[in-house]
Amino acid sequence: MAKYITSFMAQTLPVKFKAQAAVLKALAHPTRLFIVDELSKRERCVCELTEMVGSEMSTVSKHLTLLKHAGIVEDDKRGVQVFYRLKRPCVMNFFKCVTAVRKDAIEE
Amino acid sequence: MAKYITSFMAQTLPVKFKAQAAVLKALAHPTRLFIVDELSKRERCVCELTEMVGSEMSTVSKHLTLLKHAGIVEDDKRGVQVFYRLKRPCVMNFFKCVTAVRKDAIEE
DNA sequence: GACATATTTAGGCAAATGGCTAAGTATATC
DNA sequence: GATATACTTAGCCATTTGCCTAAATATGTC
Repeated sequence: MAKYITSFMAQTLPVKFKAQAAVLKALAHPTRLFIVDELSKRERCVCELTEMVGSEMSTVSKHLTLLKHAGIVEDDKRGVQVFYRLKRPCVMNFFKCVTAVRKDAIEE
Repeated sequence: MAKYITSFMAQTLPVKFKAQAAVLKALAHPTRLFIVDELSKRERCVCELTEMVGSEMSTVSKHLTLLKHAGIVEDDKRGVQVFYRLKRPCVMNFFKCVTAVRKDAIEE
């Protein structure tokens, strides 16, 4: 079943939903959510975030690169340090709802 | 570095962020976003969604189970069919922002 | 009870993820 | 230009994802 052009989605929809999924995927990790939460308060350099997160700097750096590619954060270098900040503070808006959803899920 | 109890996050924060990440992770897939979008219009049985998505029914069923565990959809059986619907329509709220973020990312 | 339809579950496999160590790059200091 | 610090990239490995096929379950019909 569904071997050829059975569905209309296979052609038309992925563009929109793939793009959205990419952003959500970038956020869908505890460490990255923590980082985003921190950056919503103020910008931070990689070394500060590394200290707070408690993983290797290379790991934190990868998370930041991923968030950057998703368009969620931006960075600039000052001396030896690289500072990251939220590019779209509105990202924070939907966490309330996310939490609400989660509460329901846990109740079950 | 960061070998022992270096960070405060390692102990305290994961609980909150893990829960949020779980919800985002459940949504972070094009097919599941499509399904959620469809269900925001009206409830659907698995066979309808299967037809629209264009994957095997077993695959769609798995996606639905995943969404259900995340607390995003709920279902009930009527005869041979199982109907799914959104449990938290507010899930739809943050897609506008997600899209905004994405637009930025693509611009680069 | 045999049979068809709708759905889920199990098992397998290729690809993606997330972590680490180690090596490379860039900037500032001596 | 040697050295130290901050960061990124590469390579490796274990785990997770996502899809498929095949088998199991459940419900309704003959």
